[in-house]
Amino acid sequence: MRLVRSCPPGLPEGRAIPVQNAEIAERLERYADLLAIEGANPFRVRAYRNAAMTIRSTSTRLSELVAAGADLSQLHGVGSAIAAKITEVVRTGHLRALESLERREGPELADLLRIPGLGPKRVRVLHEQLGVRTQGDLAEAARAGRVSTLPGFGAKTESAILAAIARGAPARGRLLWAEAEPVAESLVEFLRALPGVERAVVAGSYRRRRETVGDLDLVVCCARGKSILERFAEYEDVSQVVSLGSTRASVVLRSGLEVDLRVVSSASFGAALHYFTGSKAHVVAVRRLAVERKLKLNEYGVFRAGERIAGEREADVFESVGLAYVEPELREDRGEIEAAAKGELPRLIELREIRGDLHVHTRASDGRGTIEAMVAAARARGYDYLAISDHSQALRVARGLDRKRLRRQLRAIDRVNERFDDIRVLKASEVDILEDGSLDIADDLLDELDFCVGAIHSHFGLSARKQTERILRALDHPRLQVLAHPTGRLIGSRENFGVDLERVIETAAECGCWLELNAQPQRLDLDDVWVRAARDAGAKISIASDAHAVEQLDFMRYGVAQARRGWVERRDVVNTLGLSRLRKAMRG
DNA sequence: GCCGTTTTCGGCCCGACTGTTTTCAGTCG
Repeated sequence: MRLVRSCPPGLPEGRAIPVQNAEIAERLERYADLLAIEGANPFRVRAYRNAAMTIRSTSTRLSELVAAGADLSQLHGVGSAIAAKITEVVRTGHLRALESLERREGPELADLLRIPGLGPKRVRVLHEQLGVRTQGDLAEAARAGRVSTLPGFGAKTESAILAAIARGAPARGRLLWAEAEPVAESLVEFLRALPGVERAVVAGSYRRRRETVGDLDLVVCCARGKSILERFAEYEDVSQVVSLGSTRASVVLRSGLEVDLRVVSSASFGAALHYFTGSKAHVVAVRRLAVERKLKLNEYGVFRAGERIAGEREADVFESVGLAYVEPELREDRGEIEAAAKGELPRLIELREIRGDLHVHTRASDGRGTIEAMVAAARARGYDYLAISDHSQALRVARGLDRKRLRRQLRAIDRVNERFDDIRVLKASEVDILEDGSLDIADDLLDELDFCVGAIHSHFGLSARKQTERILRALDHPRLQVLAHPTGRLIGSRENFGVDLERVIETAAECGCWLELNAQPQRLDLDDVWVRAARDAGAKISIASDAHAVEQLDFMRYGVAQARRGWVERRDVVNTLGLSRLRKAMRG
């Protein structure tokens, strides 16, 4: 699909940004929720959810497609009806169909679905029979004992509802992948030590390396399932056992994290791993392929006329439906199935292909290590080069280096370089991009650096147009080699500043400026969708740890994982190049 | 409501667990 160049003309300066794809997706999901509660055709409901999912993983801003008069029904799962609704939201900011449903049923009715155990059918009964419209209404009805009198409801359900509302229903948010990692590793270690356990693997979004993880899905290969599940339910960190059956169990840890465990036989391990790795959309799409081939695919295997033809290994499951093996990071139903069918999957970048790190700090600014310590850590990781890129003077809070201190640092780097012939320390700076788009270091001093990394650390609230102009002006500077953390987002706490990233990517690709994939676990900026857009546009990517301490050099692996989710190959990443080729790849 | 190298109409992934039932609906993943 053709990318559209800029913001729609005539956009008022005060409005930060046109309707975001996420907002459109949210409204469609909300509409689907209310339709489901109304008892609409479930496939119609699913159609809205599918469209919402597509929109969330589309990097092109729909508002621009609408402005350009593009045919939205080209998007998978979007037909004429949903295209019209998207257009309405973009043009008017409203979705009349949703608003009239909300007026009729109460705007908070869909929020009841967030209570565990309540789905659309039950919410409908609560609404119709008890007039419940909000969580407050529901709590009141439950306390009065009216809920348990309804058909299909009982005393247990009633008290579970009350408990959920008391807890503050929308459970805790998602954990950063890096936060989930130690929890997942201890669990796996615990399970592997149990008698009879042959294999224990974390599946789910954790295995797909999503930047955040909502819960953990574990698959264990073991002949004696029931006893393993019971031992699992007694794991020291478990605070609540949600369910415990003969093949699966679900618990909540003291941290609030939910963990699901599934036990399977070795003949089913691959199929189970595929199923529990997801994503749901990916699995559904693969199952559809199986149906087309008159096969049945479930978590136990692939079956033809009742006979299992695959299941022990994941690769065989893919092969049985005519697909090449799809790496977990790609399993989002974002084109990987089509690519696997045609044998056109990317050969994803791997951590061992990284030759150096182009963005780290020392204690000269806000880092904790010395140049020598950072270099030693980089050598220990087998890197060929390491760029020291402390902050520039404008960033006072980080003790940014002024002219004099930067010069002193450059001389210190020279001395380090004299000592080693197995690594090159590159002279760099994470230079502030000032409000007007100029750089915080004078040109003559920039000339003394090997390259510079530009970053936005101030004036996040500029309008989309001004923010975009600011960054484009910076990209225009021939000494700017990398744009650091291009959206400025912090996962879960700060939204990206409203910038026209498509235009930034396009410009970066044209002028030979690299885009950083910042590997700090709370940044991971660019995200998977944008990193793929960058790759598709031909922009080069620098995966950088932004380490502020020696051990943070290991953040690189989070960045590599995110890059893999963005279909990135070795050739897309500049710091897979050796030193001389890296230098040749630089601008001018 | 969407979709189509079998189809423009008739499909739309599949199974486990729980609670409320007494053979199953609803929810969840």
